[in-house]
Order: sequence, then C-alpha cells, then structure tokens
Amino acid sequence: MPVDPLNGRREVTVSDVAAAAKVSKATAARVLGGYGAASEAVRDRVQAAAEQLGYHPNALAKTMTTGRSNSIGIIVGDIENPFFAQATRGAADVAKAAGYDLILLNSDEHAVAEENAISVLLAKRVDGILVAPASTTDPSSLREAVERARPMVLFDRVADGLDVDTVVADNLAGARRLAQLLLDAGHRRIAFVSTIAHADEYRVGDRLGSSSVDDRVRGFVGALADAGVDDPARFVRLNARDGVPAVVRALVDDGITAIVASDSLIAQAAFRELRTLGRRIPDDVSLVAFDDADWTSLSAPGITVMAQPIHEIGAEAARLLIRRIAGDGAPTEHVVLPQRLVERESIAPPRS
Amino acid sequence: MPVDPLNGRREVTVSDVAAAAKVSKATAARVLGGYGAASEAVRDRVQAAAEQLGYHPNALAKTMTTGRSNSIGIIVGDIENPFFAQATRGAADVAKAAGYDLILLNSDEHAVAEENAISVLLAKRVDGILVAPASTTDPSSLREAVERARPMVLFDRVADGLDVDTVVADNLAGARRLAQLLLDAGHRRIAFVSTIAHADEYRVGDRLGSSSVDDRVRGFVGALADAGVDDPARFVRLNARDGVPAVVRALVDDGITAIVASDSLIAQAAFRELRTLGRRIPDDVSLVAFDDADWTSLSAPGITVMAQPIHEIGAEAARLLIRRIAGDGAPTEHVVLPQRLVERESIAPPRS
DNA sequence: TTGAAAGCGCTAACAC
DNA sequence: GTGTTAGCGCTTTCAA
Repeated sequence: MPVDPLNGRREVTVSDVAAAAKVSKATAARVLGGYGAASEAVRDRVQAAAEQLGYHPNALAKTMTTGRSNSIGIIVGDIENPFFAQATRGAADVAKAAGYDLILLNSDEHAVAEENAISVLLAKRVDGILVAPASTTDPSSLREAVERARPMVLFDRVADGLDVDTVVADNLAGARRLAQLLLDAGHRRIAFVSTIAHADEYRVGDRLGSSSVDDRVRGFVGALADAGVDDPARFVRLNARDGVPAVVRALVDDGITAIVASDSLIAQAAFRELRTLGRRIPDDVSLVAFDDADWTSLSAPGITVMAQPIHEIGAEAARLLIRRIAGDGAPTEHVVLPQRLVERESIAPPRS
Repeated sequence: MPVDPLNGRREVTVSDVAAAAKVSKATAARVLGGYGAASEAVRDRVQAAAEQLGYHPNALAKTMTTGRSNSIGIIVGDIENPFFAQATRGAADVAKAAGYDLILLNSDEHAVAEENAISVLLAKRVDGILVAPASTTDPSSLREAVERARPMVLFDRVADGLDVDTVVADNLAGARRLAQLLLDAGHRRIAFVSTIAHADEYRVGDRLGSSSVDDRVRGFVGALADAGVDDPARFVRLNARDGVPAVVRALVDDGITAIVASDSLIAQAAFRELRTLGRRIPDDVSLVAFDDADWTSLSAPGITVMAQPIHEIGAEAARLLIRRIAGDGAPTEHVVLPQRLVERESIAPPRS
C-alpha cells in the first residue's frame, strides 16, 4: 500500500513522472536527480511533468541506494549551554554549506545517553558524527561508532584510546595564563573551581573525566607550582555540581583571595554567592573564568576571562568530519585552537 | 553492490540474521523488529544470531516501508540565541521521550532559508515540523508543508492564514504590564525598541512581521494610550537591526526617560550604550525588557524583565506536534502561555 | 507460528 | 541518449 500513513495521500514518485512524460523511470530519475545525461527535449518534458504533478524527491529512498544520507549527528552536553549552542551553530553553518543537515542530541554528559545517541544516529545512517564526549577517560560509549567505521570527530574534549580527529582549545595554556595573572597580582591562595565529578580530593597526576577540565587544572596547578606555591593541588575544588555557593563560602572562610572558575556557569554562581556574602570583587576576592559569556562584560565589575573560539571549534570539527566523509584517509588530526585573554576589572591585589 | 560506500564494508541485515538462524527473513524481521509473533525457541535463535553477527537495524529502511521516520524538524531563527536554544531543549526533551529525534535548521529569520529548510525536512520525510516562522504576515515559505499535509506547529509567533497549531507567550499582556510599571513610576516619554524590519515609521494599525513583536507593540501602545499619552505610536522605534546604540542615543537626546526593549539582546545593547553615554539606570533612564536572561540579574542594576516560559513553549509545541503526528484530528489549537514579571532595580521615577 | 513474495522510491549497471 | 533490470533493508499481506 503505497500511501502516506500520515495523511492517506500518496506522494508523486519518479515513476509517476516518468509515466506522465512518457519516458522510462531511469530517464526520469536522471533528469530529476541531475545525474547522467538526457536530451534537451526529454529534460523539458520530464521537468514539466514533475512540475505539473508536484513531484518532490524522497531523500530517504536516495539514501537507501546511495548509502549517503547527507546528515550528520551532533551530540552535545546540553544545547541550552551557550557553549554548545555556539559550537553547534558553527558546525551547522559549515555543514549546511556542504549540503549536510544536523541531527541534534543532548547527552547531559551521561555515558548512557551518549551511547543511545550514537545508536540512534547510526541507525539513521548519518554520514558522520560530531561529539563532545561525556567522558575522556572512558569513551566506551563511543566505541561502537568507531568499530562500525563511521567518521567521528570529537570537539571540546579528547577521548583516550580513540583514534579519531579532535578539535579543542588550548586550555592548558589558557589556565596557565589566568593563574599567572593572579599570581602577578600577588595572590598565593588561589582556588580552582569545577563541577566535574571526581572520586577524591584532587591530587597531582589524577586524570579528570573531561580533558578540557583536566588541562585547565594542570595548567593552573603548574603555574602555581612554578611560582613556588606549596602543594597547589589542595586549591583545586571539584565535584561542585550542585554546590558552587557552598564551595565558594568554604573558600572564603578558608581565606582564599582569588578564584578561577572552570566555566562561565560556575563563575556566574560564584559571582552571585560572593555578592550574597557581601564580598566585593575584586577588592575582597579576585575572580576569573573561562568563556567570554555575555554577562561577564555587563556585570560590575566586568570579569576577566579566557575566551575560547567556540564557533570555530564547532566549525573546524565539522570541516574535519566532512573531509573524512569524503574519504580523506590522512592520519588522525588533533587541532588545538588558541584561547584569548580578555582583561576586565575582576583582578586586584589580595587584601591583607 | 550492497556495500557501505563509507567504508567498503557491508552491514549485517535481517536477511543475514535469518540465514544464520535458519528462519525466513519475515520471521527474523518479526523478532528483530519486535512485532508479530514468534516462538520462544525461534526468538532465541534469531537473537543469538543477531548478537553474534553484530546486527544493527537500518532505521531508514524501516522508514521506507512504514512511512514513519521518528524524526521531527525544528526551524529556529538562530540556535545561538538563548531563546531558541532553550525552546529547542524543551522540544528535544519531549520529542526524545516520545521516541523522536530533532533535525535542527537555522533560518536566520529569512524566508528563503526557511523555505529551503522546509524542503529539506520534507525530503527527509520528517514526521512533523516545528517552526518559529520568519514572517507572520507572509508565511508563504511554510505553505508547502501545509499543502503536503505534514503536521506543523508554530512556536513563538503565529502566521496569518495558516491553519496550524501555535504556541506563543502572552506578549500583549506582558507588554501592557511592563508599560504600566513605567507609567506608574511617573514616566510619560517611554520608548519601545525593536530590531524588527518595518517599511515606515510605526503607526497604529500597522502589522509587524512577527506576531510576538506586534503583540508587544500593541500592548505597549495600548497601555500608553489608556494612560492618556498623546500619540504613543511615535515612541515606537523599529528597524534597529544594526543600530541599537544609535537609536538609544537619539532617544536620550529626545529626552526619553524610559525604554522597553523588545528582547534581551536589544536590552543588552541599550544597557551598554547607556553606560557608554554615562547615563545611569535607573536614575537617568529606566530600562525594562522581555526575557529573563542571565545577565539581567547579574548586571548593576538588575533589570526588571518580563520572563517567558521559553522551555515550556518548545515543550508544548512538541507535545502538540506529536499529537498531530499520532493522528489527532481535533480543531487547530492556539496555546497562549502567561509571562511572568521579575522586578529588579531598573525602574525609578523620571528625572526632571 | 512461520514463510514466500511483493513493494517502499530511488539509483546503478548494463545493454541497446 | 534511453530503457531494462536489479537491488538497497526493511515491513506487510497472504497462505500455509
């Protein structure tokens, strides 16, 4: 029953057009699909018939025979997070220009959701997958894609033991720079705050679940160590998932004089809590963060941040993916994009 | 040649599993697809074979025969705009729970891009389409979908002459409320600023390209008129696309004492320009806006805003769409969600 | 409960 | 330049 289950009507097919134009199905398909050759006369007849009948190609049928869907999947932590929204836009623009559409899935940074997402995308026969892996250290949820030899490009974070292209920002250098700024201002008791989950207190050598946070922490700790700060690892506060305010409170009680927020959302929570506590930025506490979010230039004071080329991260990832889809067999590429410091007014020398 | 063009390998199909399990293709398909009936023994054999061969369903082939793709298209102005990102997330969650995925397309508020998006989605045989129409007054780009009887639900704005479900916020009431707040504070020279394109100076009775902006303007003008303000339409500033700062400057020169920003991006630009001009909020100029964006509670002063249930707009639109896809033939529904006032510190009595 | 066969709408050989 | 014929991988009658 060749009827459309959605409305009981039947869509016009190549066969219909062929019949109306009195040519074979193959010929009609050739002019409609824009491949092969056809005489001027036939071409006109077919196009007229198509127009008249209201022919609309079925991309799915095409995919069935060509094996190419012209869609790529993108798995982000949460599209509501401005970081992912921007990266997605960057990817979407590149994809669109190359004739691809995006199937968007949120993982909420959970491996199971990520694995489901991969399955769905593979089942829908996307030509490739872009993903910000939920876990750098255990990317088993992504392995299926690799095993089934589907082109995949990771962005924002890398994944251990996965031989695929990656596009990330230079978080190590960025974190170093941010910490150095604080150190230069005279701070010694500087905290690094992240919501990332981690089993224990952070210790040098620990591997974090997100390579970008891992790089930031290492850059931070490295800078402090180089400056002669004793046991910098003790200033790293992870697991702040639901409790950035509480963490900030504890930090303030501990006499910390500066905070490095691992992302803009954490910085926001810290900013609010500091305000609630009546601590002034930067007089009482200095605050710096990653990502040049809107609010960081609208708040008083403006926040000094390490800006990431978010758009470009998404765009570059899409470019690499499309190259792979096209069959580029070059060795795996690991792109690291530079970050950019935006200095504002949230740093001052420590109080005491 | 049944090979995968992407990697030269061939995916395992129902036929392969059937052969290995020594049953017919139909039987294998029944157990693999989870429909029809099969004896325990056969079921086990098929599943074992599938497992062993590494069978993965081809959703496209399924769509070909069933006509259902389990994907829905969503067309937004720009996914980078927090409003659309949030609405998309709301829609994604509802869609996912019902087994649908989202194909995301940006229209940049252009009718041609919107029309292309519709074509692409229709070609990919999505089961339905969610769209924030680029134009309320000329939704011809959406007509194809309606004519082809594809379920479609509009969100954030309605479209003239299109008999489809819509989900919008109560912008008329929201704008009235915002204007009233300013009026109550003593303001009489209040401007409404929007980036929407409009041929001429705004005049009462004009129809704007976006129903939500149109409603906001009407609510604004209505409130001023009710308060006895003479010719309120002259306070409406449209076409601010690239020049919110310039518009704000002119407004200040004109002695305006309060500004209603049509959305959070405009409010942001206005906030910056006012700061640049050295005008203080709310002492020199009062400022209110739509959307409870992050920054409005982080800035100094905090901005009084009319919050929209953005998440819910997307979610509700998805719910309606899914109902239609399921074959609900109920009359077209037009959902209007209430807005919520969030009072902060950006309103004060006018200076003079 | 199981199987045979047809068909979804298209493209891809291959022949003429 | 055009037509014929097979499929792509699945679901769906219809019989047995």
